[in-house]
Amino acid sequence: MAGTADDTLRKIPSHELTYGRLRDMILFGLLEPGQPVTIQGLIRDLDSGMTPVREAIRRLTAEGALLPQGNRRVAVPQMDGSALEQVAFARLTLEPKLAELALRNLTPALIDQLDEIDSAVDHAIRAGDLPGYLRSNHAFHFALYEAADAPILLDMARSLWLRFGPSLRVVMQRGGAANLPDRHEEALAAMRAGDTAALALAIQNDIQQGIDQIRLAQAQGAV
Amino acid sequence: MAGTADDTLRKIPSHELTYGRLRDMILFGLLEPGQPVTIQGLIRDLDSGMTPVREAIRRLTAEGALLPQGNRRVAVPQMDGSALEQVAFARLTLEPKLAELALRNLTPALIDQLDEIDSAVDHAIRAGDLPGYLRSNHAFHFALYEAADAPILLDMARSLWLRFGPSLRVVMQRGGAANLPDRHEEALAAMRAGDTAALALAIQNDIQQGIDQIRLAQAQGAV
DNA sequence: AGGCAAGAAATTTGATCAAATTCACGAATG
DNA sequence: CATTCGTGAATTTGATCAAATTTCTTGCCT
Repeated sequence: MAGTADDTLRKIPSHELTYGRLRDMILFGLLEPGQPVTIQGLIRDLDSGMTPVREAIRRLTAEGALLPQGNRRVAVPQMDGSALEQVAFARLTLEPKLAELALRNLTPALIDQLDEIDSAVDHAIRAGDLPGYLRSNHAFHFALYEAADAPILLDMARSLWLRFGPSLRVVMQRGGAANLPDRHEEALAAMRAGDTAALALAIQNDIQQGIDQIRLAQAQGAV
Repeated sequence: MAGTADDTLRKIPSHELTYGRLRDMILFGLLEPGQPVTIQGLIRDLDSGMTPVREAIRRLTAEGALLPQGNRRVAVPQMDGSALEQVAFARLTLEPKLAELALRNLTPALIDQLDEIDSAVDHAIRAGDLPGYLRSNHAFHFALYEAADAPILLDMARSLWLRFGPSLRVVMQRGGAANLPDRHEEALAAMRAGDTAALALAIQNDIQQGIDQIRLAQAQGAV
């Protein structure tokens, strides 16, 4: 048995799979805010059992991705102005810090990999492929943040993106693939130059641009 | 129907109770870092069923209070130097902000209430009552933070205190109730004066003092 | 007589428990 | 030293109970 590459080949337990699927649905704006999330419904939709679904819901509730209604149900939270402010503050503090920490550990190979992901982002923007953009944009940020080797801050960032996810729906509905945030070129240049301050600024701008998009959409009708 | 005071009288579900009990055990340093937390053990210790225990564990894992080992077990995480740095950075950013936000909503009655809690803190310190100190100190901070009306930042602060909890054990073992962090007088004065900057600074100092305690204990033997 | 509202039955959904299955670890054995 | 087997815990399923929402009925008022 010279090949137990256990890291990836180990059988993933059902509750992990279920969690991952539900998380991605929230993360990429597939669930409407306010829409109730029922256990029975998820058992059908995700083709899973009761216990795995319950645990996925509990985890995501603890992460702020779901909000308990008074009556033992949960729903995707609505993002109001106050919530957006809080998320903005936390993201603008945490993520530039993660980028700074990551810079110390970046290898040329990793930078090339990030460059590749950014190409996918560009391609998705030009093609008007919103879901593709969301996925590759997420991949870019977290490939960078994971290099920071700071699991606690990383968890916090993940939680914030989960809270942010449902809001992306408004952007998607407004269609325009134009002026989607993409300061990744600046970020990549800063990485290659080893310029900490420039990298933090690029990430900060990228985040700010995304926040502004949501704020704009919020100010107009689409809650 | 003049009597359904439902807000407080509603029966609390078992999984909530179980979660609360386990959370407090971690929060106040009753569980040793590295110590495995088993489902069966908690069913016995907390006198609960399997489902509630599972859900409590999942929630606390999502909050960073428990760490999954590779083998479908969880344990109270060890706090190394890197983890302490991350928690320190996040706490020093978030909690002064929460205090600032709270200041706008503080009523004289609430300040008096905080003053009362602080008396309990002082009393516990003078009496060398560590568990009492931990509980009232926690109560002081979160009574303040809750006034901020910022549930997202509040959740993040809660999670950070949970990650911090196990480290308190080292402080407790070193016995000295002296130089425990208590900059609450400064904070209360700032609240009464409505001085935002002074309040943020007082909270920041209070946190820094606590972090330094742990860092000191870490530098010496007691992991 | 028609419409509205309060209340009761029925259905849907969540919470909890108990049993069966799968998996990881350690001891015993070759 | 490698392999097998046993033990105990975690995972998962199914069943049962309790709560809440919906629907339907019934009685009252206009």
